[in-house]
Amino acid sequence: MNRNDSCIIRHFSHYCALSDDDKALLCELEDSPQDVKSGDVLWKENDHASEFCTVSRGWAYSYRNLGDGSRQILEVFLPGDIIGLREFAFSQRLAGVSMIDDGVICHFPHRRLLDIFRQSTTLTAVLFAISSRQQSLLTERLVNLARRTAHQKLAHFLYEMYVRLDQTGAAGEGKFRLPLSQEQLADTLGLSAVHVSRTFSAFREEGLVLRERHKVTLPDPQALAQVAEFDACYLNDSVRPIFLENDNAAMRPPNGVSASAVKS
Amino acid sequence: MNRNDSCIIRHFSHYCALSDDDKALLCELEDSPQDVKSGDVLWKENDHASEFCTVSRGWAYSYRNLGDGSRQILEVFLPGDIIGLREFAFSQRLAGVSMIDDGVICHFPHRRLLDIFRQSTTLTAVLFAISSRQQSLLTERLVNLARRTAHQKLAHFLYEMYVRLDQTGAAGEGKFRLPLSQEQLADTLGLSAVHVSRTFSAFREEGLVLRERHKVTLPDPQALAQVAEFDACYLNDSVRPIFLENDNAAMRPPNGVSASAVKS
DNA sequence: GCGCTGTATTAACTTGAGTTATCGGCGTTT
DNA sequence: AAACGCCGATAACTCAAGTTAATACAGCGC
Repeated sequence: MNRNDSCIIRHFSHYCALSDDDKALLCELEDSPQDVKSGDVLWKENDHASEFCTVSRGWAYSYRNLGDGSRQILEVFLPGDIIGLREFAFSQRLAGVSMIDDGVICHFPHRRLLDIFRQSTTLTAVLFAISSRQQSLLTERLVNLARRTAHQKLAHFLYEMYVRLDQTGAAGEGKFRLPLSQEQLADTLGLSAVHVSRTFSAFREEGLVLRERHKVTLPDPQALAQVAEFDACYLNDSVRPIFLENDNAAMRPPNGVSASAVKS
Repeated sequence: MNRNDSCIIRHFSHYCALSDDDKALLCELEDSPQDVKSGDVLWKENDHASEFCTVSRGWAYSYRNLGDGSRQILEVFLPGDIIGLREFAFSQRLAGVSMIDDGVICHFPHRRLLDIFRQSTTLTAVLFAISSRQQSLLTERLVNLARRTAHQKLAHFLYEMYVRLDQTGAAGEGKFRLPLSQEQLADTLGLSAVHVSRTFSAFREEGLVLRERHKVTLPDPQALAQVAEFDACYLNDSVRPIFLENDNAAMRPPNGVSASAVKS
């Protein structure tokens, strides 16, 4: 994997500057890329867990199947994301993972994380930061699922995807590609597919969201953020420089990509 | 803080054996204990974040206030838990934290975590494991909130608390103390307080749960687990020995406390 | 062209949980 | 012991979202 088009290095670099040694360590996480097709299952719940994956291309999601046949999608992974961090403490998978899209996935064993812990405090801190950021995405989704209406849930999800894609340059001008079906959206938002359709229809009439096939257009992203009571704090993902051993300028303001926030 | 009654050391020891150096490092996290009263706010959303807390005694919870005046409780912390891990990557608090109970709290700065990263791979791995375990609790709550009925939500929460308390010896024979009000339960489960009351009444009639004041009795814990479709995988919290540098017996089965699982 | 399958739309009906309101019990204060 | 406030129980009513079902439409293989 070429150091300059490694998604992982790009992703880690959002958090802080990396030394060449650090980059070399990270590169090893993108050995053995594997082509995968839309719908492919990377692993199922309760499978033995001994490796992580990085997404090089394509989208993936993690999910839980429930007793009554329904399904809950937990996370949506984009290129550069690490899958399976949550299972570090477990020997079994707690959630299945499946591809939304065709893509490229790289595997690396849990052990490799220990090597990183031993060899680079900087990367350890960044990994910890990435893990806490994933957790904050989860927390935000939890609040969303527990306390908001269907309109707000969908608005929030769409705006969150818009911001995340915008941070990686994959969205612009209120337009982006969203390869999820309405059923997958429903499973993400804890709604029925029928109600997702109804909600899209309502948004279309209000001129808030236009969706055709897998293209979404937000004529007025800020208006959508208002509906969702969106507060982008949880997406601001720079590690404060004070944490990094080779950085003496304590409390220098972060210079990473910052999401445009709408405070409610 | 005496090494033998440190909650933190007890908590970390669940994951793996610790060297004396490791214990000394951990002890420093329980400097400066502070007495706190029920209802005390440790911090609010958007406060500046630069320290973690450990709970020595008492219960605490993290919460988010929403635009419409409602509130979502995210996590319930018990003695031995670390509060604020999620905010490692952020300079602001993403959630408020407040005491349920009178208790004792110890503060330590974010920096201290970096010291640990530098000085002990074992503790780094355990911290990572603790963080992933917290995340798995959150995930489970998310599934619960998104996809289950009020009966299942409450049953699941009660049974989860029962297992967690049992692991620390604070529950036995299907009885435990639950210092949360019905309103706090409602805010945890994304329900109204009225409906929590209704659900308790139903459980009482079915003989599933008896609650008076802050004492809960589960006449038949397994029956409750059935109702909740409870799968205790996510609570089994031993770090597999393969991860620990000073452990050569790879794949030795974990010997930690294990929750009695009910597979659906 | 045809039929197949998966995906989306819309309508009619049902239901689980929210809302509002009233009332009783218990603990605390004065 | 009277007064207050908090918490919990129950009932009546409302409403958001689920369910079922009918229909449409696109992509795909043949």
